[in-house]
Amino acid sequence: MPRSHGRRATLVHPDADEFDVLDVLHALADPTRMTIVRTLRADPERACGTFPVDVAPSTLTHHFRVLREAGVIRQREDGNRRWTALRFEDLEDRFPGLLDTIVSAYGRQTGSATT
Amino acid sequence: MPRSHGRRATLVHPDADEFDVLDVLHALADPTRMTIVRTLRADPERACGTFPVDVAPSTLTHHFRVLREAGVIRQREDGNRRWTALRFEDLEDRFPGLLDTIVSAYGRQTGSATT
DNA sequence: CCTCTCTTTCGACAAACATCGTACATGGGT
DNA sequence: ACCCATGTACGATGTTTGTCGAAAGAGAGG
Repeated sequence: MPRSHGRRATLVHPDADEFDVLDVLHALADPTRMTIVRTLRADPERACGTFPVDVAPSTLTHHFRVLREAGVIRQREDGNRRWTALRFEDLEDRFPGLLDTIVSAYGRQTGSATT
Repeated sequence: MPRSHGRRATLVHPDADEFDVLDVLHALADPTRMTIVRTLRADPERACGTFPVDVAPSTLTHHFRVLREAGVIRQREDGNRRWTALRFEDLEDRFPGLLDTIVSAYGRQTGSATT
């Protein structure tokens, strides 16, 4: 059976000038994804499995895709692992102050110091 | 038939210290609701039917409820009309800079000057 | 080659969501 | 009293979403 697409599906990352702020807001309006982003705001890059979230691996993959397609994160392959990083510069370029304002609003709400 | 609840259902508005930033983001991650908010950012208060959106009246009521329950807008009765205003001070108090950063990001994206 | 770990894809499911049409309530005019 | 304008509530519908488990791919190491 012609399984045309190998598993390494060449991760799709939108260009910075294609970002849609509504997609970014939607991507961030979820506790699991917000945790991912906050974790990345502290660490520059992490392997997929090392995030302090409590969902099944396949669910995590789903959340990464939402974030990636909104332009919030970038993922790259390294052997068996997939590394995830914030696209902070790109976001800052297109929507200045947006990410930090949102992240620090969440930090204020939860009482944690993230800024 | 005991139709216990009169139509005037005493509009529910959360206190500012109950705002959830995830709810606010979700409320704003919709084009219709974003249009409502941007319109209110320019005008202090408007009647429900005067927003430049293209949805059915009942759909509009739904969007107002989402915004209201997230703490983004306040609504008050006046005779037959319902007036809608941004809860800008309350939002600013709880999540400094959040609303304007988001609204101006959207403005930047659509090319309109909203800041 | 075989196995173990990491991560993805697929299929399924229930819950939430945006949308609408219809019916109804309220209040202002005539 | 009647009608019209404004806006809501309800019920229905189709779509999106978050979640999972099972199966499988890819690389590392024995």
